Amino acid sequence: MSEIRVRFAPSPTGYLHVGGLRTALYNYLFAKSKEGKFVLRIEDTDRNRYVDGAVKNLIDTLGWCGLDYDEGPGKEGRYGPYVQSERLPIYLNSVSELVKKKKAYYCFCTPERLKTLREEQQKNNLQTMYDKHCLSLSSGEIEHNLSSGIPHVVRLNVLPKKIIRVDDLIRGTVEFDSETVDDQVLLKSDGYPTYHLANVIDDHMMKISHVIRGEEWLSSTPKHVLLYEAFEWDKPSFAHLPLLLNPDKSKLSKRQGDVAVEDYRSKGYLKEALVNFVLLLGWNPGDEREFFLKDEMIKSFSLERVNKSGAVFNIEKLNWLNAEHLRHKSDEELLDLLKTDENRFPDEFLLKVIKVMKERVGFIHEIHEKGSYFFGDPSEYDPDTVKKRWKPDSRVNLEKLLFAFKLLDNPSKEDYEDALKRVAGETGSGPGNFIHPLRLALSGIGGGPGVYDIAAILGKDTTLRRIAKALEKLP
RNA sequence: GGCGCGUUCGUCUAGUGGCUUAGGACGCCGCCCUCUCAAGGCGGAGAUCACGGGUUCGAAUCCCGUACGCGCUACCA
Repeated sequence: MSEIRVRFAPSPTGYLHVGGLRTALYNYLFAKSKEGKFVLRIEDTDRNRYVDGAVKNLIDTLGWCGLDYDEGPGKEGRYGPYVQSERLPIYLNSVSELVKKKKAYYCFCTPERLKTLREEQQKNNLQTMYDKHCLSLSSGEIEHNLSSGIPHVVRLNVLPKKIIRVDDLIRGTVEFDSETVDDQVLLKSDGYPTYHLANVIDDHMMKISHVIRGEEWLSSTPKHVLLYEAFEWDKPSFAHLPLLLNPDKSKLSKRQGDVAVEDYRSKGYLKEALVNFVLLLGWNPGDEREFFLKDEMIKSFSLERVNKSGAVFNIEKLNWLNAEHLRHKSDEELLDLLKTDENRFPDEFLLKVIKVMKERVGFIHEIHEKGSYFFGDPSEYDPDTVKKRWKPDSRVNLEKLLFAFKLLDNPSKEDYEDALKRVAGETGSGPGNFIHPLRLALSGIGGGPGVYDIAAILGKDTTLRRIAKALEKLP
């Protein structure tokens, strides 16, 4: 069996869409699971939509996600170049071959004529299709038009009354009547190929074995099939992936939330979580696993288990997965991620904070928000907690703790606990009457890690200072 | 309008003719654990399997039709 080669072929319109990430992921996993190659190809044949810096951004983002390609821009292999705008001569050659074979023809129709034609067809409730007007041009007329420099395109000549079969790995055999397939433009008047042409030529020349792409391409696959046949090339296998949807089930769009991978990245989502989440949108392992790391994904993935129907991008589950991946990471890994957020505390201290905070947050940056008291004295005391926990005896209890803690020498978490329990025992009231006021004094809020942990991490000086401060500020 | 694809709890999904009183996960609710908040454990609510016809002893699962949703219908990808 020949080598498995797949490609991810985005057009550089600015950013990596999460739907694109999923397409890239499935391609990547399919390749890796079959010991094949994952190719990145840039489809920049639309000069009007070109966005500067988009290619670099795409490559960076893909890299951040951990989807490294085997061949592509900056990683030239045997079948480059991998940017379509650098392959123009190839397309031109292929097109003239097609014209020679009469599989394609020149068309000199003006945009105005095409527009009128389309409007006419719409008015009469007909299919909007090109009427093959230029197919009947004599070779003399064509020569004349060409030499006079009249703008022209090249169109695919679709023969009528044919059934075109597309074998799709996910959807089975899909049939199209050639009468419903338009004479697609292959080469635009600016000399650039359309997607349909470039995609077929490149997939063939780059020896792509499986075309795995979004469902929006299924309808134009018959055109591609016709092209493979016109060139007399073997067809790759096709697999059309279901779409990603907005909560209202329309195609995932910018209007209803974030669609760019970099949006999620900047919001603090872990790449592992995003990738894991997107994996599950349209695929499942057949058992009940949901938490996946890359190696496990590669081992488990198969195209056979990809769904047919669209999936709503549901942020709640992504949040849960983010927390799962967060807890799965070691304290040291988390430290690296936390330190990028300009935190100037010593590693040893941060590690302690991470240890007690990591199962209480959904995002790394929440360590700063929910654990702000680790990085500075509380500026205020949460009114609800004060109301609930600051009882008539709290003041005197805190005073006793302050006195007892002062006597401790370089106290550990256990030392604080022993001291508190001893004082509570002597006072004859439950430890809770000491614990809650102490927590309020140290953190300013009602929740968080165990108080003894907080006190030990903060250290004796800070602990004493905050108790004294609370005694000063609370009634 | 034409062509194509799809339709199981709110969401992601399991299910490929009897094992299904349709299973799991997220979210939601409750209980347990507990100094609090989380995490974790346990439990609960939540799907007439879009609808209507068939086929069959038996259908979420096979067939036909309808509805709805989505995609394509560009010299965009």
